[in-house]
Amino acid sequence: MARVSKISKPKRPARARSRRPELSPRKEPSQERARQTVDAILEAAGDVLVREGFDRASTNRIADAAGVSIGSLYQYFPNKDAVVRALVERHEARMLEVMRTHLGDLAGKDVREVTRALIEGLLDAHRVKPKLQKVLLEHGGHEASSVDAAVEALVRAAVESRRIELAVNDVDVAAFLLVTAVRTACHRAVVERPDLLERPAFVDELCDLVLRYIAADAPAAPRSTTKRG
Amino acid sequence: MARVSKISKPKRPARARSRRPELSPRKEPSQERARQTVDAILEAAGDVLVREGFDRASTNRIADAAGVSIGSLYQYFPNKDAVVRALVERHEARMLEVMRTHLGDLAGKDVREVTRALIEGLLDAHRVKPKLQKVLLEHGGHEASSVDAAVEALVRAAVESRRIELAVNDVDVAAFLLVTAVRTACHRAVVERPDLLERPAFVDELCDLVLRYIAADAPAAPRSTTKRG
DNA sequence: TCGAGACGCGAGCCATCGCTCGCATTCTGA
DNA sequence: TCAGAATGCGAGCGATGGCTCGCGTCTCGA
Repeated sequence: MARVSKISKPKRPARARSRRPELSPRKEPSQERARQTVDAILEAAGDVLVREGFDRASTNRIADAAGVSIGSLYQYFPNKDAVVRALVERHEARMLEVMRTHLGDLAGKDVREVTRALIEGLLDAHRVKPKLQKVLLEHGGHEASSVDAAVEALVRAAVESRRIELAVNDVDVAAFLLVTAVRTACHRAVVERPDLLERPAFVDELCDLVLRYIAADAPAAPRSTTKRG
Repeated sequence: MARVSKISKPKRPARARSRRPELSPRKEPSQERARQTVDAILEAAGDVLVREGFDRASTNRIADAAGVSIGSLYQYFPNKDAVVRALVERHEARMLEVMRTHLGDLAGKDVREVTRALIEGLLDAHRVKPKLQKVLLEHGGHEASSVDAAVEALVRAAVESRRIELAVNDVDVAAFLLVTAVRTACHRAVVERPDLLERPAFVDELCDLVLRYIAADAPAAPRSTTKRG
């Protein structure tokens, strides 16, 4: 057989890849046609991941769903991992965009207002392709996402800068707990309990949870519906 | 270099193999020898999962690590999934055992005590083979575990039975938030921040988060280390 | 003692997976 | 107009995975 020795390095998942800068990004699409191809691939990747699940989402199936040949896929992505990574980045960019438009300027605002804005922003962001997000979270969500990082930084800064007026002892742990609690609550609500999203009480309670913790003596946040004094 | 012709493989669609309509639970080990085999398989499965990661944990590798033939593995487990499932069950049984011995009798106890006992029990339970748990969580944590169910029931009952004396408005939402927050904090701590598990402040803050929420006006819980008045 | 069933073995079937490579088609600029 | 670059194609390679099956070994009750 003519085609001998081929550099077969494929099956080397390489547990942890610390190489962040450019994993051989293959070709960059320069024509409009190519840009559409790349887009179709990413779109299809999302669909396949949701429809078939992570394990059954092979590159062949993705290319197929995109109406594109497998060869074309590998012209723009060096390997399967790169496809998923690109998809994650795109999804997170969209979420961050939602949050950004939701938050506006937080400087100088009251703790309660900031808290509520953050929570509502997060909730809104989680409404972007929730099913896709679920799959992505379950299969790689262990690595901190850019959204997490952004939110955690925001919360940390907020908690730290107001430390004296707040009732928090361990800023580190507090930030961890808050981000974990709120982020997961949003996520679980979106994917498992969509009914909660319709209840104004949900946001209220979430705000209470946070505010009572970081400002134990502070009055409750403004509520959506008046209920309690 | 044309590598044409070639007896192209029929590439049979191979719709289905000899389908096994029922999920045959396979053999039950009856002799001591067999019980040891099953045990070795599960033990090895855990090791391989931790050492090689979920994707590289093939049945062949597991059988190999167990010092057992692949045929023997399939004598007791109908498929790979069953092995993982059995491993999960075994692990959860151990976690529940830890929690049970940790909790003792909660009846009539103070909210603070109950909260702290629950949280410490949960944390202790998460210390059982944390690396294995990390892998299991990342690849199937989406399904409710028996531990989750047990805890959720406990919390719901606790919140509901003390409703009047607590500051909670919406029991439903409150239970959801509490379980989500605490459970995920434990999970994430195990997966991403094992250092937190050793810090007493972690338990303290977690207790504060819960207690300030459900008993907003109540004094802080007893702390591990005295810090604040 | 002995035979039947429980147990253990491992080569190997077949499916699928990630990915390559030679070639066809389309676009672009001089 | 037309050459060369960019893009698209898809059969098929080598690797690996789940799992079967035929047969040898061990155990135990009668």
